[in-house]
Amino acid sequence: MSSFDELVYDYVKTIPAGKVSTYKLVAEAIGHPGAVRRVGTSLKNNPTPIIVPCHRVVYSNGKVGYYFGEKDSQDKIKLLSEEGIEIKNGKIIDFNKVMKVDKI
DNA sequence: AGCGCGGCTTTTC
DNA sequence: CGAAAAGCCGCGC
Repeated sequence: MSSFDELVYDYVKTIPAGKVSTYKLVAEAIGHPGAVRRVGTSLKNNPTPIIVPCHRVVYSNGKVGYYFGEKDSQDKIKLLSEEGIEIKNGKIIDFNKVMKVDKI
């Protein structure tokens, strides 16, 4: 219980619609500040893509990053834009909405 | 017990 | 501003 992946899913599940977080923040929030790479891997292993809004997790530099093994996935971009996050050239514009997620 | 891998991050040119 | 390289962490085999 409470394995790395579990922590990641648990945290990402708390990300509200219209908001977005970064892999790094997630890693820090779950208590593994340096395992940011691992976070991505966990999200890839995401057993419940619907429950775990892995599309609300993006790069720290504003890039949307990957989604289902696809970089700059239009699905991810579309989903985010539908939720209120504007993306341009695969980069997030509303960085104000980013990193505004409360810690778990 | 050891090695490689991955939806990242940050710095520098 | 855009691209490239190196560093890091936990998990699986």
